[in-house]
Parts: sequence; structure tokens; C-alpha cells
Amino acid sequence: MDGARADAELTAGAGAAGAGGRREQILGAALDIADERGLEAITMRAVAARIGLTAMALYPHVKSKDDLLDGLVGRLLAELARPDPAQPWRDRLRALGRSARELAHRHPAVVPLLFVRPAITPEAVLVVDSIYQALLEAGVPDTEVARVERMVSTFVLGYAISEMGGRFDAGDPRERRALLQGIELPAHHKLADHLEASVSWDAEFEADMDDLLGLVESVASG
Amino acid sequence: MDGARADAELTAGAGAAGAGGRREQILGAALDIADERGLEAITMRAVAARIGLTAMALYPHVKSKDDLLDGLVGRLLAELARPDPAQPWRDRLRALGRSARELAHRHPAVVPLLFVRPAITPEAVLVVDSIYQALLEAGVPDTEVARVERMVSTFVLGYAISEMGGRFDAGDPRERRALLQGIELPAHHKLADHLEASVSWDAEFEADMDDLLGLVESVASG
DNA sequence: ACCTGAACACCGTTCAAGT
DNA sequence: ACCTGAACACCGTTCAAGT
Repeated sequence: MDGARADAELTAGAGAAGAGGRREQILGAALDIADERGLEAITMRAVAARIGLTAMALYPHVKSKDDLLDGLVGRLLAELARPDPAQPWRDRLRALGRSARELAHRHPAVVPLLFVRPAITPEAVLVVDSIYQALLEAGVPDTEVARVERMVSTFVLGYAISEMGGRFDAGDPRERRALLQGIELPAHHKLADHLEASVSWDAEFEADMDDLLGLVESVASG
Repeated sequence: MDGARADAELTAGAGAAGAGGRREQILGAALDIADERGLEAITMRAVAARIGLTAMALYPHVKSKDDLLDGLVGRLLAELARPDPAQPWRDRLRALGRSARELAHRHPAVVPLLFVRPAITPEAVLVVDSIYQALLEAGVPDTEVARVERMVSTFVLGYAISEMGGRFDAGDPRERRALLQGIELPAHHKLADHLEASVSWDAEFEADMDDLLGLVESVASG
């Protein structure tokens, strides 16, 4: 029914590389709104208003709001920096991880969609392929490459989302202490000094990547 | 304003261990609805109807819909099996991981909330403390325990959500092939035989846990 | 082909009113 | 104290109508 138009938009988008096209304009407006006011500020009416249209004028270019959100994850993945094939595999994986994290910093409200919506788009598979290449070069056995790719990307994405979403934050120290009073937390008690210190998420991510690359190597060497 | 009542509910809930109380009943209804019809079927009106009330009757017991959702993640965490302290640290971490994954299987629609909403509740901190204990016993340096805990729980949670949310699924092979035609995917091509095979998520999770425990050990030994 | 306006069946939440 | 009914300001989406 609307397959013809959707296909036309898809091929046009692929050809023009993100330029022109109402659909691109719509996705851009939705991304801007989410960056400014959060995910739930993405409303058909709000998106339309931002480009001077009425909500119902979006439907020829976007099958539904769900389709719009799927288009948004496509945009995100296209923003991911593709690693330079000349670099050694270790640097490529690290660059990819950093790029994902930078993406989350630019679009904190939208990245969680990457975890919740399946991404079988060409952009997504291109990223996966470059990770496969790096893992093969590292010496990961053919039978293990897909598993290790899922492991690495799950962690990197999860870290970026957790960091930006506040899952790593301890909350206000005062009410935290009040809430936990009377609960036995032996390990917290033992580690109290270190848990009070503030954390550099930059440094922690780099340390995690070190460990993760070590894990890749250990899988590679059997 | 409503702090008095909220506090009363909290202490009552802690004392009665999940039994009785309108708030518990409301959270139970919401969880049932999400299990049966998905996260967005959780509606103030729907939750109220399930326990024979009108939507506005929920507000004395639940500050807002957001508060209801936060209460829901509390319920989830309370369902997580606490590991037996008599077991060796390795078994405890593995049991915790399996338990998180089983939780995701029971409540696939709700687990993503664990990643998106901060969990500073007593239940959450109890889980974290048991992970700290295991890591300390493994010999992870005090300065590294918190980082490694975040790494492990980020991966385990991310895996469970990805598995149940379909992020790991390749999609229909026919349309996948159609969509990817003409794109250069050298590593996919090289791995074609292994990528066609169907994956056991049970087995993959166990293999991932093996690698993760190896990582913990390597951090422990310095 | 693309867009508009009105309308439908919903939302979360507030407020006055009941008991 | 707890609940109801009506109402407000929104949603996504459909449909008939315009050009």
C-alpha cells in the first residue's frame, strides 16, 4: 500500500546520503526535539510543527510513530564513526567504543532506543561487520566471532546508556544514607572510602575497554 | 505533602515483606498487565480497573505514573534470588547472572526499565553488596571493585534485555538478504557458514559468564 | 501527490464533591 | 481517609475534503 513510497524514500535517502527528502527532515526535527526536551517530547504534532506542517502531513513519509522511532535509530547508527581499516584491531575496537559513547553524549535521550528496537538496517550491519573484521584479525575463532561481537557491543552500548541515564549515579548522599540506614551492607562498609570518591566515567570506560580487549585476546588464544 | 503517606507505605511494605497494602496490590496489577500486554498497556485506568477501582483512586498510593514505574523496578529487584553465601564467589556471580536472566524471561516487557531508571532502592543496593562481596573474595583490589561491579551488572542486564527485546535476532532471512544486497560485508561473507546457524542463548550466556569470570580473575591477579 | 480540519478513542492528572 | 465523576489538556491515527 505505502510500500512503493517507502521504497522510493529509502533509495532516495541512500543515494543522497541524508540530504533532502521530507523523511530526513522529519527525522532531523524529531532528533532535535529529543535532544532539547527528551524522548517523550517527540510527538507527531510537535515534530510536524517544527517543520511548519500539521501532524497528519507526516504520515505519507512515516508509516507510524514507531516507524519514525526506527528511522531515528538508523540516523544514530549512521552517526557512528566507521573505524580506519589501516589501524590495528585494538585501536579500531576502542575507537568504535568511544564513538558509541560520544553518540550517547550527543543524544542521551535517544540512545536507549538502540537497546530496545531491533536494528537490522544496513547501517547497523556495517558496524557489526567492522567489529567482526577486528575480531577475526585478533585471532578470535570463526565459531566465536558472533558471540564475542554481541558481548562487546552489549557492554559498550549498555555502558553508554547507563552512564547517560544516571544508572551509575549514587543519588544524593544524604537521602541515600537515610534510605539505607539499618540495612546490613558489609561490603559497602568495607569499601566505604573508595565508594565515597567521585568517579571519572572517561577513565572508567578506558579501563573497561582495556579489560574487554584482554578478554578478546584470551578468547583468541584459546 | 504526600511524603507522610509515602513514608508510611514504605515502612509498612518493608515490615510486611510485600504482603497486603494497596500499593503492593497496584504494583502487582501493573506487573501482570505488562506481562500480558506489554509495557505501554500499563495505564492508570487499566491498572485501576484490574483491581476494581477508578484511575484517580490510585493517586493516594502512588505519587504519579513515574512513581508507579519506579515501584515496579523495586518489585523486580526483590524477585532477584540472593546468592547463598556458602558458595564460592564464582558460583555466586553465576547464580546472580542466571537469576537476572530468568527475571527477564518472566517479565520481558518490564526489565528494560532496570536500565533506564535509577535504582537506589534498598533492594538494589543489597544486590550490589553481594556482588561486591564476591569480587572482594575473588581478590579484586578495593579500588577496582565498584568499577568491575558496574561492568559485570551492565553486561548481564544488557544481555538479558537484548535477548528478550530481540536485539540479537537477525530478522527474517529473506528480507534481510534483500535489504543487505549490494552492501559490502567482507567479514559476514567470510563467516557466512557460522552466521546461518541458530544460536542457543542459554549456551551463549554461560560462555559469556565463563569469559566474564576470567576477566574478574585477571583483574584480581593484577 | 501532498496537505488540512475535524473527529475518534484514548492518555495522565486536577479538582470539586461525595461518604 | 478514600473514592468517584466530570473535566482539562493532551495523545496517535482515520477519514473526508480540499488543491
